[in-house]
Amino acid sequence: MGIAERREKEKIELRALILSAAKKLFVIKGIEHTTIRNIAEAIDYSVGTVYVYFKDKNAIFHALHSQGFNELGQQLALLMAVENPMERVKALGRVYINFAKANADMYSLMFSQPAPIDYLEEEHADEWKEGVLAFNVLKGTLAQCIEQGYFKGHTLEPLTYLFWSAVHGMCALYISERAKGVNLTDPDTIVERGYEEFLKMIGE
Amino acid sequence: MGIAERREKEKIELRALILSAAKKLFVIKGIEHTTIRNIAEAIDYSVGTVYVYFKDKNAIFHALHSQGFNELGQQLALLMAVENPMERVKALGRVYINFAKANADMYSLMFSQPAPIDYLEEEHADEWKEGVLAFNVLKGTLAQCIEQGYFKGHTLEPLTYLFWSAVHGMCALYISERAKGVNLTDPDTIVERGYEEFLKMIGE
DNA sequence: TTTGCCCTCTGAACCTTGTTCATTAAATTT
DNA sequence: AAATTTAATGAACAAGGTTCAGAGGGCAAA
Repeated sequence: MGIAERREKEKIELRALILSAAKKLFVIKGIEHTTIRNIAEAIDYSVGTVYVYFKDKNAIFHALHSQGFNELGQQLALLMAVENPMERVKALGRVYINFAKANADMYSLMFSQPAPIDYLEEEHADEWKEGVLAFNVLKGTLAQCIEQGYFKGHTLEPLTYLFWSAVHGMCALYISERAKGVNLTDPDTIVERGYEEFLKMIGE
Repeated sequence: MGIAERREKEKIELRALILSAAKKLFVIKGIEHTTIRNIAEAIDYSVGTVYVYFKDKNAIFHALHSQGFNELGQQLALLMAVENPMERVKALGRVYINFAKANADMYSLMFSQPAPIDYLEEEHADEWKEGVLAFNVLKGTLAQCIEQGYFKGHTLEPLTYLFWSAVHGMCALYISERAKGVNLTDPDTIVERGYEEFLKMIGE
């Protein structure tokens, strides 16, 4: 059955084409200002076709969202090879920051863009699983650090939350460009420099 | 000239009425899902009237945005009464967190909602001044801490950025409900507990 | 009191955008 | 060749943002 397979492949390709066009437009114009017609035009298909492949605009956002988490998750997973847990946490932060800066658009899609109403409800739990996974990787690593005698007097869960929040906060402010308004000496490297301060605090 | 004054007062009041209705709706339904018609109905005026008082939907967002920063700014300003700079930074964080949690809607309006396109441009510099002010208050306080011998080996600017980011990050994740998905023991107090961890790190 | 001006408020109408669905057209199967 | 299945189309609808010509009411001058 080669024909059915070819058709299947074509469908997958068109779906991917729609996603990549949507992503590009979301980045340039923002999600709100990207219309389905924009996307359709960009790939020379009709509006209706987009709806053949995605239930609605939400579903497109949704797909990109998952895609982003998978990418980040993969990058973080690589770090499990680092033996020393303390080195690993430090690296986790760096990788996270690099990802956020290199995929600013994707990052704000993942964390800053308010999730469209309906999708927070139903299967939300399922969708967010990649995020939970990342959180647990961090938590596990910090637990190992504590076992090894680091972070004396700290409590695991809130510590994990703090760690994630600090890194996320720096990335979010950087990406939203709020950082620029504040007149920093070198806005472009502020995240890295901020992170160094954090490591300094942690540093035994 | 009592008549002109009364008219002026009425205008100011109607403007405020529109704003309060808009805020209420933004909170309940989200900005995107609040329509000008919703706002008009809520205050028993016609759609057109809203446009008499505000150029467009953006302008409403804009006005609320400024309002939020003023409120937060005022609360933070009160803390300048605290003599000890180390106590003051700690308090700044607490007040900030309280504000964010008590005005979750407003807070996400201020920081998470992507600023509508056009307004990032032109007079943006002017608008963000309240934010800059808050940042500088924190920076000044931290500078005093350093003078008094705290934060040895740290650099002022990135330290300030880190501090703000950590607190902001925790608030943002909390408000966006991402925190809930992660299955924390007690999601409601996670921000406070995370902040305690941060203070522990800072604490000499 | 009457006249005319000035404001505020009105809501029908227009445009854009998300979404649907009956129809077309092409490919595959019989 | 005919029938069937499937993908793609785009006109049409609903809903929301925005505009604007005009209604209506108060106020001052006549």
